[in-house]
Amino acid sequence: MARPPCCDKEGVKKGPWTPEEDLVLVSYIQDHGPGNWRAVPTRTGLMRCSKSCRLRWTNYLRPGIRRGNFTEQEEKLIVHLQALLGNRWAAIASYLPERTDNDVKNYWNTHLKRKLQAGSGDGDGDGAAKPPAHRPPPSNSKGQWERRLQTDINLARRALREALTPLGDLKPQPQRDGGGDSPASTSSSQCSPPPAPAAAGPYVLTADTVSRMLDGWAGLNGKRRGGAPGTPGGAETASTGSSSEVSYGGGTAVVAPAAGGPVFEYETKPPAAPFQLMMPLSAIESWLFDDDTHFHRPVQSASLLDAAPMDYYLL
DNA sequence: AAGGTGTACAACCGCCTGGAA
DNA sequence: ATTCCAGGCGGTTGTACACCT
Repeated sequence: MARPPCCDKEGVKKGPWTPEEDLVLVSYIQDHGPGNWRAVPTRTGLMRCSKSCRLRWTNYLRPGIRRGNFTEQEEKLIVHLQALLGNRWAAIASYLPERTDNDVKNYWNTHLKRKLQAGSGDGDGDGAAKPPAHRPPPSNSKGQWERRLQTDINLARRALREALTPLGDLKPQPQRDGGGDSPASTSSSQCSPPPAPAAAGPYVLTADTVSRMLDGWAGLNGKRRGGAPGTPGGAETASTGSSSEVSYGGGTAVVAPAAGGPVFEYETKPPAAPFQLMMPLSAIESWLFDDDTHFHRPVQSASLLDAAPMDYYLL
C-alpha cells in the first residue's frame, strides 16, 4: 500500500528554518530529549514535518557538530572510507562524529569527487571510487554479507588508523599485519559491529555546546540576546571552543560560550568525548590497536593513503 | 557595474529497516 | 506471522553567495 506522507502536506512549512523555529526546537529537545519526532510539531506548534525537525536537529542544531572547513585528515579519512564503504555516508560520518552524514555527503559531492576526478582523469562523471563489491547482492547469504561487512570494518579501521596516525603520535604502530594477519579472531569481534568510536552515539551531546547555543540565543524563555540572528559573525567555528556559529540564510550568529552546567536534563552521564583529532582518541585508539588482528585480507604494505582506490577492492 | 556561471550547503523526498503492536 | 509506524539513510533539489567575463 502507499505509505501516507509523514505529515500533512497542507500547512507544513518548508524551506530554511528561522532562528525562532530553531529556538523552539532546541527548547523542546532540551526538555524532552531528541526522539519521538512525530510529536514534536504538535507539541511545539512548529509548522514543520517531523522529519524536517529531526533533520534540522541532527544536521544542524545537534550539539557537537563542527562546521566549516574539513581538515586534511578528515578529507583523507572520507576519501578512504568512501573507497571502502561506498556512499554509506552515515557509516562514514560515524567515524567523524563532529560531522554529519549530510556534511560528509555534501563535502564529497562538492569537493572530493571533483578533486579525485581531477586527479585521476576519471571521466565517468562520478569520480567516486565505486564500491562494486561492497553492496550485498540480493542473493548474498547473510553469512557472506556479514563476512563482507567485517572486512569492511577491518579495512575501515586500517584506513582510519592511517589517516589519523600522522596527526599525532598515537602509539607505535604494532606490527601485527605484517602480511600475516591471521584470520584468527576473538570470538567477540567476529561478525559483530565495531565498538563505537568515541562519541559515536546517536548524537554527540556536550552540555557545553548546547549551553553555548542556548545561551547565545538568549535562553529558552524566548528572550533573544541582542541582535538578530544572521548577524555576520567572525570566522570562528565551534571547534575553537570559544564560540559556536549558527547561520541563517547566509548570516551567522556567533554564540558566546556559556558558563554552564549540563543543560539537558536527560544528560545523566558524562557526554562522550567530542571527537577532536587533537585529542588522545583513547577509545578509537584502543579499538584500532587492540583489535587489529582480524584483517582477513590486509592491503599489502602500501599505505592506504598512497594506494589507489582500486587497491581496496581485494575482496 | 551587470549579467552569467559555478560552488556550497541546507533542506526535501522517497525508500528502507527495525521494532512494537 | 503480519502490519504499522517512526526513524534513518542516500539521492536530489533549491537557493544564496562567490567568482568570472
